[in-house]
Amino acid sequence: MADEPESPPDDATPAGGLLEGQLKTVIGYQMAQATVVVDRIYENATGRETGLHRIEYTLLMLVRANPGCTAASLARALAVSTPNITLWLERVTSKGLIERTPSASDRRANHLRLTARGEKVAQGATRAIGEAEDAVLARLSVGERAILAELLHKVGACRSGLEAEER
Amino acid sequence: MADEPESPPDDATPAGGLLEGQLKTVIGYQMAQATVVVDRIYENATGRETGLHRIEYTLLMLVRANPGCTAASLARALAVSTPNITLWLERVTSKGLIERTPSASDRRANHLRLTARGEKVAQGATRAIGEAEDAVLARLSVGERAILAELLHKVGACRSGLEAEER
DNA sequence: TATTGTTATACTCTATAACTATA
DNA sequence: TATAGTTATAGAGTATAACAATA
Repeated sequence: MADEPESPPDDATPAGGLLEGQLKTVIGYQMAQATVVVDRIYENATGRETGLHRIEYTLLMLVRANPGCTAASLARALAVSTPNITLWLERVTSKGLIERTPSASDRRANHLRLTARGEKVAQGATRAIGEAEDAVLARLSVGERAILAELLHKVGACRSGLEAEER
Repeated sequence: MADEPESPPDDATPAGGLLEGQLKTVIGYQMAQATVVVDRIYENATGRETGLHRIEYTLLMLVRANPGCTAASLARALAVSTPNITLWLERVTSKGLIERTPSASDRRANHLRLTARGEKVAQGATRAIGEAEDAVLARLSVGERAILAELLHKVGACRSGLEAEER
């Protein structure tokens, strides 16, 4: 086997041209690079077509899995400020995808639910995203993608430890 | 073993309180949640102390691994616009961490290199980040973290396919 | 014609502060 | 006192457009 000067080194930067060096093992850096790809997958798969921001899609899906949840719980889940959630919810409700109903037990709070249209949009987007991830992330086997999701989930779960530390 | 009603379900949102539902297997969502943790690790480990933005740190490390590289190559590597790179390079050069020297062969371009101080800062930050990732991501074994970095690298490498598709 | 790099500009997202209403 | 939600406001980061110099 002669060496192949044309094939990029395995610590090359995604766009090629540069080497990653020590960054190869820095999770934060690899995450940022992977995010570039994954964000584009979202945009190509459904974002551009539906005009739905990544965050709006996530809101739909979280409300779908947690019917009756409140704005405050979504802000905590996504680690964003409450004025920010107010803004995003305003957008998805004005699009007729989520509806707010006043809570009977707590008159400050609103319960959130998908509308029929929101349900349809959420389903369609999820299918499109899944297909696009399948297609673009073809370098990863189905098993590898499952492991990746699992490991990322574990990383996300480390948030509790961090928040304890910061308190 | 009786069931434990207090332990959160395994598809709970990182902050608890909500369920992820179908998002459990959406790589893009899991990535965003993991990013929350990893960004905070960076801030706590070195960002706050050094006043160095995540991107500035990345620039230092890429220039370190690729002495003499140009602004344009960094913009491509990070998938950001050239005016944006100009801004970030202005910051790190004004801090005395990176120096620009005019190219002899191409009078439009500048070659970038770490200063002695930049080298020291890059080293210190990398060590601190590594230790913090070790500490906070303790739910993942050393092996799991290595696999995670590897899989994220593979995802990043899928960018070439995407860019071909968009062309 | 294409590329390197910069300046000018505007937009999007985000947070903090301040507030109302309710618990 | 603390929490749910909103409005007002400002800051940070990003991109596009337009340009100059060079290839």
